[in-house]
Amino acid sequence: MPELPEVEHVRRGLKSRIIGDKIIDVTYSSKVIEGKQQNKETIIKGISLEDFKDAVIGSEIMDIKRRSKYLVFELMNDHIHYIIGHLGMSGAYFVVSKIEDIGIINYEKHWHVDFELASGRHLIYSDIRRFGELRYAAELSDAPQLRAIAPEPFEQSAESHYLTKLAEKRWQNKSIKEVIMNHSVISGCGNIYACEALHLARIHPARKVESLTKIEKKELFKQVVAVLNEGIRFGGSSISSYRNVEGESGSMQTRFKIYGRKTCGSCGGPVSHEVIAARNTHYCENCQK
DNA sequence: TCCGCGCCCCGGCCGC
DNA sequence: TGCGGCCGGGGCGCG
Repeated sequence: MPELPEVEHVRRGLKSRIIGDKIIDVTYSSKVIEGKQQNKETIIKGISLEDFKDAVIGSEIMDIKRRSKYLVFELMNDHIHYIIGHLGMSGAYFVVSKIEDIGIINYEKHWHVDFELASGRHLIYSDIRRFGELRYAAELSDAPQLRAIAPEPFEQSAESHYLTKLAEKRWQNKSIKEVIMNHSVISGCGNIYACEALHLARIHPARKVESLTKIEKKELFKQVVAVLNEGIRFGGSSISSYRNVEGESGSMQTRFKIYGRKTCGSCGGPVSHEVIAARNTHYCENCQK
C-alpha cells in the first residue's frame, strides 16, 4: 500500500507529465456515479460529482505537492484552487491516451475518474478497493485533514515537533508503534515503514511511550527518516498494490530487514508476527527490546 | 471535552 | 475449482 515514499514517487511522475496541461473534461465510472446516488462518498468526497467537475474544468495544473500521504494538485483558472487526493489502499494515477493503455488489467477495470487534458491525454485515477479519495478545496484552509498533520519528516522542525508530541500525557500509555503511525506526530509513516524503523532502532514495537529514553526516541526518529528516505531512493515498495504513474512498483521491499520476512535481516533469527496497534506487526525478539 | 472502540467503505487473494 | 474470510487508511458515531 502506498506510504510516504510511494506517494512521493507518484507525485514526481505526475509532475513530470501533466504540469502546464489543462483539465477540459471529467468523467466518472459507473461505480462512482452509483455510489454517489446512494449517498455514499465514493472516491469524490465532500462535493457532488457535478460541482467537482464544474470546479476543476478549465483549470491549468500548476503544481503537484505532497503533504504526508496526500497529493495536492494546485490548479489555476482565475485563481489558485486545489484537488486533494489520497491513494487509500489501492489508488493509482496513469497518464495515457486511453484507458486500455494502462496495461494492468485490475487498474483498467477499476478506473474511477478520468480527467481529459487539453493535450489530448487523460489523467486516470484508478482504485481497486475504492478506499482512496479526491476532494476539492477552493482554499487550502478548506482542507482540515491537512491542518493536523505533523511537519514533513525531512523538515528541520519535525524532530522537535515529534519530541514535543511524545511528551504529551495522552501518548504515554500507548505503544510506540501506534504513536509513530499517527500523522499528527510524524507525517507519512505507515505500518511497513514503522516496522522497519523500529527494527533499525532496535526498539520493540509494543513498548509504551513512557518507557522510552530520550536517546531511544531520538534514535527512532532518525531511523524513521532514514527508512523513508531509503524508500524514496528505491522507488517505494511493491508490497500490496502500489503502482507509480508508469505502472511500475519499486524495489524497496527487497531492502526490508523485517517486514514481510521470515528471518531477521540483522541476526537471522525468526521474525515474530503480532497484532500491535491493530496492525500486523513484524519484529525480532532478539534484536528489538 | 476527550477517549477508545467498533464500524464502514471494498475486492483481490489466501487458505481450506 | 469454489468459496468464505482476511486485510486496512481514515473518518465517524456512540457511549
